[in-house]
Amino acid sequence: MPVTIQDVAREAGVSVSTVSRAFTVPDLVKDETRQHVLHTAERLGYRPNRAARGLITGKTGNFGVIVPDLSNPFFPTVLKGVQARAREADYAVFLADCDENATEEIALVQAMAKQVDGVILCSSRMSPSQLERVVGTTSLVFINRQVRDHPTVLMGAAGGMRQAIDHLAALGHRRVAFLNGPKASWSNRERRRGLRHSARHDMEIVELGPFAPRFEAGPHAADLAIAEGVTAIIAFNDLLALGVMSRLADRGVSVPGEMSVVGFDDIPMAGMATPPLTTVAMQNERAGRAAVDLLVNLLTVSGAEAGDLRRELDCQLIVRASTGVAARS
Amino acid sequence: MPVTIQDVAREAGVSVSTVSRAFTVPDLVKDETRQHVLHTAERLGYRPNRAARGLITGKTGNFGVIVPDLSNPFFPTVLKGVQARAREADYAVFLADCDENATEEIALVQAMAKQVDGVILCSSRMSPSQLERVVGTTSLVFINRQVRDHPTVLMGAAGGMRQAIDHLAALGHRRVAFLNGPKASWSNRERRRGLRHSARHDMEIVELGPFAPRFEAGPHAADLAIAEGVTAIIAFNDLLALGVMSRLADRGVSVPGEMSVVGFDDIPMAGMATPPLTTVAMQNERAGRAAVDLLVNLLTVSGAEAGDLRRELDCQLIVRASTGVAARS
DNA sequence: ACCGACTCTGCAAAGGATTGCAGAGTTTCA
DNA sequence: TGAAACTCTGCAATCCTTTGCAGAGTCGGT
Repeated sequence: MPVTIQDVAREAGVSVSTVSRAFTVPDLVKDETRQHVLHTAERLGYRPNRAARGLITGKTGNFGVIVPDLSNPFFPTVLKGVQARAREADYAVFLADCDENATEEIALVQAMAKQVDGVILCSSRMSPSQLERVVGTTSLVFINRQVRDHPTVLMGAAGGMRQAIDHLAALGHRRVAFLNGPKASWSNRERRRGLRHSARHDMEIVELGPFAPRFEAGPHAADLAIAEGVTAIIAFNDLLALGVMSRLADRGVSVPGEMSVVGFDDIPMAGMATPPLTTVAMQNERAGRAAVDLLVNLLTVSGAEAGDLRRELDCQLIVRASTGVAARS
Repeated sequence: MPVTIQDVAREAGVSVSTVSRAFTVPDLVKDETRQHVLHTAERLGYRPNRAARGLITGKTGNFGVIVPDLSNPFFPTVLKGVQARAREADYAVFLADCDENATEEIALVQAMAKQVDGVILCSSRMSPSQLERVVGTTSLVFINRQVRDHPTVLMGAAGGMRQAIDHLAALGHRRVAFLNGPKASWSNRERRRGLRHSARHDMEIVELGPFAPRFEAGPHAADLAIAEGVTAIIAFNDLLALGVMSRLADRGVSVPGEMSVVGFDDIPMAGMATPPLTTVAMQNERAGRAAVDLLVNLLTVSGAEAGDLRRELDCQLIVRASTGVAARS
């Protein structure tokens, strides 16, 4: 039932080679013929079978993207970027969710390997030794994870952290808590790095945690921060910050009156919280697009010239209502 | 470099047919031989090339799923269910986001058609006439959209609506606003249907809208509802409800003291709002899984027996802190 | 001892596309 | 006018699997 290249060839009165070339190497076929072929193909509704094409070219025209958890609002946005850019570059994308599970992640890469030209690993949970098991099975691009010799897009947080610190300092905060995320995560290291670089003599930083980067961890973190007597809290991410705010509300601590709160990520719900959360916005969608660019580049480049292996996106503090002038102690 | 069936055959000292059969029709090959083949394949790290297999079987082992907008928090959860169930059934899934654009949606289905066995359309934005253009190009399963002769999983809202109404009635509310979502949406019709079925003589319903099902539409809706003098609001979805609550807070209307608010969907941020939102929880992940089941069924069944074409999931009111006893008027 | 029924295996033909090679025309230039 | 150089097209091999068909053994039964 599906129309093949043969059908088009017969209908157009040419050989299959000509039809094939009309699509893939247009300048090899006479203008007139090409027009005719293309027109016939259009009329018949022909679309090349990518599997068959892949069989001979070795390229599938697909790639995969693996995320740790779709229900974490951070990932769908980068996925959206990946998806959009992939479509522009005429690739289709396989999606997989590894449920925060590194073993599953390996299995997914291996399962995908044969049907994709490459895969994008988003905040990979794999240990270095686990990574070695998948390196080489297919082309890999990482998001928010640095791996030797592999293209990476990083969402730098240092700039945003500095902005956050300066913002709080300007509001008169002198003692601020930072709530750590998962110790192993690249993102957390990156945020801490930003913290160190933004050190000021007029501000004391109290590090707490690590905490799970989730809403549920917020209350515990909030209690610790209150006990530390800080006037502002910078949370590893928005989810955690939201949990903190929820607890503060329960304990009758007004935000930003008595406590200012800053998050990271600018997930959609950050702007919808009460009060709307001041946060550092990442360029998730851009990151997704950049990852695709890196992958396409990796695939098309001769291999001799490596191209750029690393793209770093900066971020931006978005001041909303959860931060205000420091409370008098 | 990748290991093919030939390599395994040579290494195992058998023909390719035997290797193939060892995988696909195990009982046709002698136990001993099969073990040997399987073992050799394992040792060599052989994984069948699905493209080549698909070429001859006509099945790709993939399917697609198209969602209107990944940044709408409703969809990632159903995507998660799709993804998980697909993996269990040994299918890989292509993801596409049509950006709420029906034309794009058509193009995506057509582009996917050749490389999938079927596609799942999630809250399809296509008009009936547009739908006809894609019907037949591949097997289709719908989520939250009814299409003649096509398998569908519906997240019924009638039950949840009745629970919401009864809940509000029990709290003494006598005049309640319903904020309509998009008029064309199946979900909105479904919610209104629930509304009619739950009609009570002791409660008056004021219908407002339609409104865009987004946070930004909330303030406008809230103002209208206040003007109507209702004591409770049922919003088309959580996003809208959250926007309403935000406006109520700005206007100094206490929730639930002066106004109760109910949403639909139970998106993650519903529980994190202040106050946490009372809402009707849909079984998104289950819906995703069900859609895959329907599709697999559609693909494997002889065609003679249609199997069930329709799966309806019920929903559940989750009472949180945004609803309370009606204010004395 | 022979025949039919079984079990297992291999040969070879698909399946839909791409591509090296060669042939048929056409043009250029001496 | 003839040869060389181009331009365009078609033939046929190839990619990796699956599968219909047939052949080679084995076994049981008569």
